[in-house]
Amino acid sequence: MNIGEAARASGVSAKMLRYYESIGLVPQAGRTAAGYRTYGPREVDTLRFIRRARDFGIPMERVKVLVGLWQDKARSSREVKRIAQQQVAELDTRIVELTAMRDALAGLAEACRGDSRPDCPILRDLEGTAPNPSHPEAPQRSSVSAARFGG
Amino acid sequence: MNIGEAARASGVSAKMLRYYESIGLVPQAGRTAAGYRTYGPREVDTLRFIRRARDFGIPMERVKVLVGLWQDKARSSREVKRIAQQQVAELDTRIVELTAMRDALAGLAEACRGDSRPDCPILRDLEGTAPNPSHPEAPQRSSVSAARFGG
DNA sequence: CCTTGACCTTCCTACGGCTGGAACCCTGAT
DNA sequence: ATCAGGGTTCCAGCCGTAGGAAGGTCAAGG
Repeated sequence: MNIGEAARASGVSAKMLRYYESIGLVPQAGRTAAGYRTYGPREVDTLRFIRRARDFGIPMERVKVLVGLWQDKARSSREVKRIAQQQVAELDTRIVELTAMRDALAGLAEACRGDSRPDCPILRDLEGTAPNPSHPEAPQRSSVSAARFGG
Repeated sequence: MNIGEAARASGVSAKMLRYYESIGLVPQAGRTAAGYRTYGPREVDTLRFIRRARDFGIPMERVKVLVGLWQDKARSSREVKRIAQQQVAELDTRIVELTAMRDALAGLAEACRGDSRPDCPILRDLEGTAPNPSHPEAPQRSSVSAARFGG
């Protein structure tokens, strides 16, 4: 199997495949005499595993650990469960943050008439008139959340 | 006000301030004879506006439009509302995706005993045994979601 | 044999939204 | 004169992925 076939079989693009190898997420693939990478069903299984883990929103670093555990037939399930639960907790945090943003923004949008007049509570809120003029130079965190998207 | 003072007053770091200027999100600041950037309360208000918009998870491109609308005293509120609603819709999509991931992963974690034995439904699910061996080379999307985090 | 076209190889670039650092200049106080 | 703590520029990196250029390889057909 060359890289294209492995990509189609695993759902991981050839581009990503080379990338995963470069960062050491998967071991270096074998090579033909001409330098083509070669893959077997074993490698494809690993790649499919990785892709599914990524689909769960599990970051690369954690995926790396999981792949190791997965390949270790004698591992205990304790560690795997711990990682999964940690991931669930982080997803929860993220969901709470996004929901707070959503609700705040939706509330503002609802209060906005949305007609040809300039008055708009959305913009008024975003202006965020300083509530404590005694410390005007102190950075103030948003009423919503300090979390940025790209994090 | 120099850049450091403006940063403290607005909650936007000096680094970001220069960055925002470089990408044209804010106009070029005035300069002293020595080349220092200078800011007034007007600019600080704009920066605070931007920071709050970012806290709502609004991406730069949209923030750029909002800043323009905000500074245009004669704008209609229609456009502002539209942008806010679009943002709410995108947040909703994201929340749904993350929630699906969370629930799927939480379900697996619950089914995992988490003891010293190696058996673990989490890993078994991530393996994702191919259901249609007649087309083994067709990429299969996850049962959860095709969405990646970093988008 | 030669061409075609699909594939492979490497390396470089970009994205968004920052953050950090190097190397240097300016300001205000001691 | 010296020093800390600003400021200035530019350059590089993060993450995970996508796109492309330039060139080597493979299998088929004329």
